[in-house]
Amino acid sequence: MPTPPRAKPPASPLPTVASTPATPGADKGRRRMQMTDIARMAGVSASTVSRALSGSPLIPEATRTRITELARSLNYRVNAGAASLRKGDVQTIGVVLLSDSTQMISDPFLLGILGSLTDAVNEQGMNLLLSRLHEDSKDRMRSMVESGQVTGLIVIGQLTLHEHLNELAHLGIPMAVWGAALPDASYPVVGSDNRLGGYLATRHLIEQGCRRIAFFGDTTHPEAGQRFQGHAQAMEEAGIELDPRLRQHFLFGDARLRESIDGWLNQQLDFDAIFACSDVTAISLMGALRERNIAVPSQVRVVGYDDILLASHVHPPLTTVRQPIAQAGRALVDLMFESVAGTPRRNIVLPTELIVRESSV
Amino acid sequence: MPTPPRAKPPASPLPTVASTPATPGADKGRRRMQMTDIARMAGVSASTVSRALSGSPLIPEATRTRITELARSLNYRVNAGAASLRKGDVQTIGVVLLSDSTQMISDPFLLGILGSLTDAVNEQGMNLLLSRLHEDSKDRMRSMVESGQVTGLIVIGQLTLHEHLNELAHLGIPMAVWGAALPDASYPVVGSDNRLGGYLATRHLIEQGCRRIAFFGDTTHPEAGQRFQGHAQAMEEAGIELDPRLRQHFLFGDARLRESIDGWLNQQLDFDAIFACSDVTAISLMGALRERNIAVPSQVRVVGYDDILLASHVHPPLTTVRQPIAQAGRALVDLMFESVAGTPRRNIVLPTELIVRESSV
DNA sequence: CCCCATCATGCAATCGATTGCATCGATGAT
DNA sequence: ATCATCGATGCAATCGATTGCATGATGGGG
Repeated sequence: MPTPPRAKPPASPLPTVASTPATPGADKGRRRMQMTDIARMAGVSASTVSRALSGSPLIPEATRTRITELARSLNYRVNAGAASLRKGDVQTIGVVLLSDSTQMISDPFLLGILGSLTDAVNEQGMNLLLSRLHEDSKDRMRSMVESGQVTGLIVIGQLTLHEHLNELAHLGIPMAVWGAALPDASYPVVGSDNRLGGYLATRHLIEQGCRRIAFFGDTTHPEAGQRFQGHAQAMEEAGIELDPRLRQHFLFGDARLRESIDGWLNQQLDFDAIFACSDVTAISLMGALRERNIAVPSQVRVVGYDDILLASHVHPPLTTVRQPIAQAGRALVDLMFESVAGTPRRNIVLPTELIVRESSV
Repeated sequence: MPTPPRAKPPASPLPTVASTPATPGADKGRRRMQMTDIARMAGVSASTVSRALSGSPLIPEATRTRITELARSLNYRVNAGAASLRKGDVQTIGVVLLSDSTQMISDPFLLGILGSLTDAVNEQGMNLLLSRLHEDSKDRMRSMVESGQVTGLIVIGQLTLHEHLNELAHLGIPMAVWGAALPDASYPVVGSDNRLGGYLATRHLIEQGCRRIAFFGDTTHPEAGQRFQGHAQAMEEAGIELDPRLRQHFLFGDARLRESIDGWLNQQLDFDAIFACSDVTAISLMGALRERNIAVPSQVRVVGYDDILLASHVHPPLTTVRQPIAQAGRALVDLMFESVAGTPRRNIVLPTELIVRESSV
């Protein structure tokens, strides 16, 4: 016997244990039921069981229900791995959370997208394989697909990986990315209209009479970059000069976020409004302002981005640019499937709107 | 030929395409490399390739590196599914997010645990299969394991599923659960010391001179239930009677959270402090209080639970009971493996401390 | 009453890798 | 020079399911 015998029981048909729904704890070491067992007990071949369970029209109704019942009563489930090996397709989508450092992911918005994705993927009857990678892990992403673990990838956190993602796309790795659509992207992108979002936020602040509007966001990230463009456009339309000192980089979800904010505030620059590229930053900022007895919105108006749950709950409620999280998951999954199918690449721009609350009026 | 021929190329050895790292886009339809291909090109058998790639001592160093190099240069990866089918073990852990309704998960704390889990699982070189289920899906959890998709389960959001989880444990499903350790639990649990947390929070408020302390939390959930016990104990020790009107249920992450809070506040009850079972509730509450011009902490002191990132950033910074998210993932994974190994069941209680900030002093 | 179409089911190859045992050649001891 | 030994590698079975084709049974038409 070439392979280690795995305690295969003698071919005695019809194990005495017919169905033990009420005997918990007693079946620890029992060998896992497999298709041939069901076949034997039903008096048919494995082929028939396979066909019956997968609803093939070759099997008459009566037989099918008999087998299905039997399988259920024995709590049999087809081995997913074996099936997908033979069928040559995987029912799993890889989701990659990209993060700057080894630091934990903490932005509720990104995690919210993940939640939305989970629902969308499950809805398709597929599974979601989650992993968190760092900037340099193009190879890991590639091998997830090429080792047949997943059908394709959904990437959250475009960051500065644009080039790597392009390479992967050229290799024919099916994927979809949450982020900003860059002009030379070869991969499909889902995101809000960042430029519009930045524009709306800034124009709104200008309409409130603000002139010295600070921009908080890391413009090396495509999303923040486009938001800045919108910001700059609104400023230009209003004939306001951009002051580089009012443009500050804070990383999304940086644990030392508050420190950086305090550092900036300590410069005592002259400003009457702030547009922050994430609600977490904005909320944190409002905390810092209150500590210094700077009133929001009367002295400084604040606008955030994302519209996370807490944005409407803090005081004053935060004006923000809403990104419709709930739609994000579905959109990403759709594009991923199109990418698998080889449909021409397209992007999805989610509706982007300014939610005006008290922090800015 | 019994099975649909899958465009297998003629057995011509050494395909001309040796290594095309710089030829993106040109290889769309190429058949996926497999072990026998590598074997043929290396002039050895598949057995040798398999052994070389898995680092078996049977293969001499020289051969191993030769084969490894070749495989890498061709970007070959072993098919994970086939390998785990043959080896009979899966490198995947199932993570289940349980949620009350079909509503999206939004509590940053729970999502944070998920992040922590992702890291812990990846650290072990395993994969994480994520799915979101509703209360009734005991069966789905069972079949994830029994269909061989995952080695075991990690469950986030114990909710009111205690009985179901017990059944699964009795069936021998390896798992670990984030939540509260109930006396008759047959499954391993990781969580903070909820009773202690509730006690510390309440005692602290009493020490600040509060007498009429409201408790916000759904005590049908084991975690909140134990926190309430701690709360009650502290009250009793101080000789303060519990007022049932000061005990209010709000669901974690309920989208209508703010509404419920407003409804409660509208009752104009007499209270001088609030202990909320989640930071999101606490922060939301502080927003509502400020809107009514009730000052925190001078008129009402507030303590939360979780210590999410924003807790320290809002104003006033929130006093809260810290649950060490970063340790949670590792602990859950550890217990899951013990559950697989059949080690006697144990729980892990994470260090639980009160972080005093300005909202309560 | 016979033949052939139709339906139900089984056989055996196959997915891509892993691994116990067999084999073959080289080396060292006698 | 001979044989035992050891190291390197290959053969073929196996993991658990799927599926093209073959086969056997059934029934209707001529």
